[in-house]
Amino acid sequence: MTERLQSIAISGADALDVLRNASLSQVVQGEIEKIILSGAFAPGEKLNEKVLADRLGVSRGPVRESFQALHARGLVEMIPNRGVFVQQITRHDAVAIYDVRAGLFGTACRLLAERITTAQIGALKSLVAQMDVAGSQRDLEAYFPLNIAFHSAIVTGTNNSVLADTYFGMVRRLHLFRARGLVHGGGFESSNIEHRVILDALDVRDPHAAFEAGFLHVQAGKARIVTSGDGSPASP
Amino acid sequence: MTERLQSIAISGADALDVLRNASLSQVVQGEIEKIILSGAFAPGEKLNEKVLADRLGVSRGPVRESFQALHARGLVEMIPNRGVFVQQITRHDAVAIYDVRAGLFGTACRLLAERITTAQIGALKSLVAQMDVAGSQRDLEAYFPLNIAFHSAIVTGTNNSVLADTYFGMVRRLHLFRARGLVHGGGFESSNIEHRVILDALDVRDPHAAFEAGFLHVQAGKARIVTSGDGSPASP
DNA sequence: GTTTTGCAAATTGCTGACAATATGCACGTG
DNA sequence: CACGTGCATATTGTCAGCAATTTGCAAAAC
Repeated sequence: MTERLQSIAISGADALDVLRNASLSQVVQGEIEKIILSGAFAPGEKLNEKVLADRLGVSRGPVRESFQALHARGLVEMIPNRGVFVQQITRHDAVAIYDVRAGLFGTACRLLAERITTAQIGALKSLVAQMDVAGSQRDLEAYFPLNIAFHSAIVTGTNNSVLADTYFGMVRRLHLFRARGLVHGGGFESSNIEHRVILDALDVRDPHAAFEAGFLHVQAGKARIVTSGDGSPASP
Repeated sequence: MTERLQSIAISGADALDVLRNASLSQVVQGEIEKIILSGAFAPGEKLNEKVLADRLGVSRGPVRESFQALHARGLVEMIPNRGVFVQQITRHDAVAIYDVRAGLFGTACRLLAERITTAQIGALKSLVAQMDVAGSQRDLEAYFPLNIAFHSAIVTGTNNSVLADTYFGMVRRLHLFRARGLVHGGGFESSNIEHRVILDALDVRDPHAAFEAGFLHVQAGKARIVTSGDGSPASP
């Protein structure tokens, strides 16, 4: 058992404690997910059961179980008797996912507008202010985590875990598209203006305006990928 | 192989063709899902691997794989070393799911408003008219499938499979709550009035009004379950 | 030269068996 | 009589192995 845990600890340090609360399949699933989202496997690439099992130091059983979960989450594609492949996200798919993400984020804004506390408003204001600074300095490294924190604060602030899980699931799936390098950081100057519109709607607790602002903000992000490359692997 | 297929054909007739395109795990998953949603297993009830495997005529492997997929879809709960249980939906959970469903349905209405064809509008008008008839006759048996068709037409009409899958996933999860018999058909008179509001917004292709109408329509459905019983198994 | 055929290797799908953990119950103890 | 202890049973978690399918490649046929 000790040797197995060691071999699992390829990418995690606290694997020992993890296994007390999660089955090996769950750990394996997390590892494979990390590998996929890290971009180590390109979309459309095949995931060999045995290779993954050996790499993680487990047998094929847990790996196969993980595949089912990852498939249900839209991260891999399964073809009977052929194998499992990293889900390919076409531009059409990305647009569809973006639309859902926009609807979910708008919904989060709307729900939050009805229950937001002054403390939450303050936290969001702080984030927007920090993004203003990072934006004026063209500091993408600083802007990115703040941007994520802003969105996360809104989504998790609704206290609706189903909404949060679904939303982050869409974000994860979009990572498969981002892995192609089509989503660049461009346009983050206008992005914070939109953040302010959202914040204003939340500040006055206007659900209607909050949805609209949140929805359009994500749609603006979608517009960027739509106008960029076609998402195909290097057309000649 | 023949005997296995026969034993699978417990609830399905065309299992032979199915196995050509789907793995045994997928078939087993569908069967277990049917069993769960049929209410044969109560929420919170344990799903014994061996019992299910024997019942479906397969070994535990495919059953365990199915559990992972069902867990990812929010239909079962998994506790390490303890087992798998039918997901329990508290009233709080149901409210959360309803809010997400409302957001998704509103989003579907909004997206559809921008691209709806006259043929689609005609089909929706027909459904609303039929529901008017069924409603005036208090014919719940006729009203229900029409109601589902109306919602499905809107959601699938967006041509966004991600949106549709996510929406129907929420509906499925709500079935776990419905199984307790808390959602009664009451209020279906006002329901069709709301349908008409949605239809009007789609007819004039007003995305803003369409979202609002769709969102509030589902929220009205949520209000019914909130005001009904508390969702606990028989309080004394 | 291109296509088709046939075999060998690799891979998937599934099953049965073994180790680890949890459960239930009888028993003893305070 | 309540409560904890220890063992037998049941169940879960994982693994190794076998059948079925696919894949890759070489040889033959056109």
